[in-house]
Amino acid sequence: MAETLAPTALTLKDIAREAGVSLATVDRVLHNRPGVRPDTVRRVKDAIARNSFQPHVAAAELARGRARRFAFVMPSGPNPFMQQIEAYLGEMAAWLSARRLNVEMIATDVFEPAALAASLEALSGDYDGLAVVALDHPSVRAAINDLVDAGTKVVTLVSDVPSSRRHHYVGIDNIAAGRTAGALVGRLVGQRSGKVAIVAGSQGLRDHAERIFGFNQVMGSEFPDLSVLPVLEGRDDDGRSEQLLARLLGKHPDIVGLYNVGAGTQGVAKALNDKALNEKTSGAAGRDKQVVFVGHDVTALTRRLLLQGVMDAAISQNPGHEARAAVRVLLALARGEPILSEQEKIRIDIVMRDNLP
Amino acid sequence: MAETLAPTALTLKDIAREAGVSLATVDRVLHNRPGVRPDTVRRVKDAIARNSFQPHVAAAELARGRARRFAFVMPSGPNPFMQQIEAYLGEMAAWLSARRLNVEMIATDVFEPAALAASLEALSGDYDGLAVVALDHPSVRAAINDLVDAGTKVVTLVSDVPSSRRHHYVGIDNIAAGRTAGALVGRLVGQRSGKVAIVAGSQGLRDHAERIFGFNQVMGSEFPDLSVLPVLEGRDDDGRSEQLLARLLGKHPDIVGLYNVGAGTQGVAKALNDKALNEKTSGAAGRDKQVVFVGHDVTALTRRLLLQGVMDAAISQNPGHEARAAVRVLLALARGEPILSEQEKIRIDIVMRDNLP
DNA sequence: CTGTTAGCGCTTTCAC
DNA sequence: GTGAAAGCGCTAACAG
Repeated sequence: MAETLAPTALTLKDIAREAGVSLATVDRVLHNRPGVRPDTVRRVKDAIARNSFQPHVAAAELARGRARRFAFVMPSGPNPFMQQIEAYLGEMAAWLSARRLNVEMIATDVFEPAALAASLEALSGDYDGLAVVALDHPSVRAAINDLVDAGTKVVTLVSDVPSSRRHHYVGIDNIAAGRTAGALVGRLVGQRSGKVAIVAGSQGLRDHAERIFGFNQVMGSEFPDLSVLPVLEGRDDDGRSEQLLARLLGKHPDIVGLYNVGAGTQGVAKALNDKALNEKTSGAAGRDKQVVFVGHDVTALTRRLLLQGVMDAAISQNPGHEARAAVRVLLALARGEPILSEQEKIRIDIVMRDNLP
Repeated sequence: MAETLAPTALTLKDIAREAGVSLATVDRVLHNRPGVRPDTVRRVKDAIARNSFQPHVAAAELARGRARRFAFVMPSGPNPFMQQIEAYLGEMAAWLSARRLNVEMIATDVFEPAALAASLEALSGDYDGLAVVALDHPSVRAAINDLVDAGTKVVTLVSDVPSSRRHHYVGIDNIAAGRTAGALVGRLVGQRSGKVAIVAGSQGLRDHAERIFGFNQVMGSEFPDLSVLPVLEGRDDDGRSEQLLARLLGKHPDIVGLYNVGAGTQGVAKALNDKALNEKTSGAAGRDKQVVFVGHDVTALTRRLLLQGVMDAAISQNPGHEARAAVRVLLALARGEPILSEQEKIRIDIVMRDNLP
């Protein structure tokens, strides 16, 4: 048995001959450019369909001459996520270069809707495609729509603006991520009953809010023996997270689970590990091994905590995959190629000690 | 801030001029073809390095004219894995076609070393690249080495032949996968103590053996309250797996965990679910919800079992990713491009109800 | 050993 | 509306 999955070896010229027109006309039809009589369009389209003709991307790419320009619009500040994305784009440098693709990083105040919208508007016309870590706000939505109308391909990255007409979203379903975290905490706590703490950056952040929502959904419906304490807002800050959590642990000796929704992991781990505190309250030498601790993302720190057994699981959204998917999707959009949705979908990874990447 | 990650716009001609040679000579150096004086080689290489020149893949692809031929050599028989790979390749049809890539499926008796080796030898010269679900056996190893020597690019798929000179392995680390399964069973069982059953296809299969090894490693070192029962060999057959497991469940009322290493999932679930049996032994209405059940791969069946709560987790190696990675790696090898190892690495996915893909 | 040259299959002017 | 023709940056003969 030997089944061929991709034949085709026709060229534009073949289609032109079959349709009784010139190369240029086929090209016009292929790209929906104006200036072709409707019935000529049909004749050409028929010929294309009849032969299931696929233009040769390499030839198209070579012929257009100019390089494509993409940009990643990301949060400013010493953001580890941004650094990771940048590092992964760096790894692709040769790949990008061999395809004459230019990718830039643009830092913006992503948390200020007006500023973000202004930055985006200012970019109009400068790039073939933009990957934006967006904020779901009317002015941002409008800016995205303007870019799309101007012909720029736009994908939202990590944080979506579903109400906009962005071409694609590269990121995870945060409600499902929260549900996954909830199921893990509940299942890993096991038979024990007690309280569960949540530390988030802010409930005003859409992704954090969605994760908490999903988490509570699962807790409420499936783990009646666990009661969820009010969310601590650590603002993704180590010091503040530690302080808030330490106080909470002191007040509730029966905390058996902990969900850290955002960053501030260092502080959270410190609070859990604080011997002095723990000796007073539970008599044990540290609660880090007793409390089921689930967080997000695989960083140098969470990797270490997983290996030490302090963290039990990390929900991860593979930043390398996100960076590459954003580039591939922008490229496919720019070329008019179909997107391999299976490939570009970002999965919710459960990372435990033994499957650390 | 706006940092460019991929400049370059030079061409072969620029390098030729800078090195004081012709296009053809640069091309020869670029592809390590013979017939160039050593110091000319150095001059050209210097010019290339100095400008960090990257040849334009599209131009190269277009110029070579002929399409590339790849083949997937896979187990014969109504194998669901093979069907999935084939389906995913089908989804890529347009992508392949637009790049003038031909991909064929070749079915072989993968379990018969001599047959597999003969099939491989017979393919020599017919393809630019081969993705092989291999068997780690001396004759297969020799066949792979012969292919490599003849210039064919070879990647092993799912099952590796590490002793061969294959260019790449696309698949997971099965020991780590087994460890992950062990950690999950142990953690999900929780405080309870009792016995753990293992159902495998055969301990003679390298991947099954490795998974069991990893599983036992974790069990032995980290879950002293759980004792692992001797492996049942279900030969990936539903009936046989059901029968063996049912008998075991009858004999040991204190089984709290189950690891299904290979296929035969239907039978395993049936045995767990068998009311009659369970009433006799444990008095409950079915043990499917009491026994922690971890298996491999996301199929229609395991998906259903996860949703029903019968299975607790599936270890998965994303077949879509494997199919695409194999194609991309073969293509990169054929083109002489670097491989994006991060991208092509197959992760050990933990799939639970809430992060089902 | 090295250089010249004719394409590969498209896109893009520029004519008609 | 439509067509002719000049490349895009390589590869692969074929000359020398």
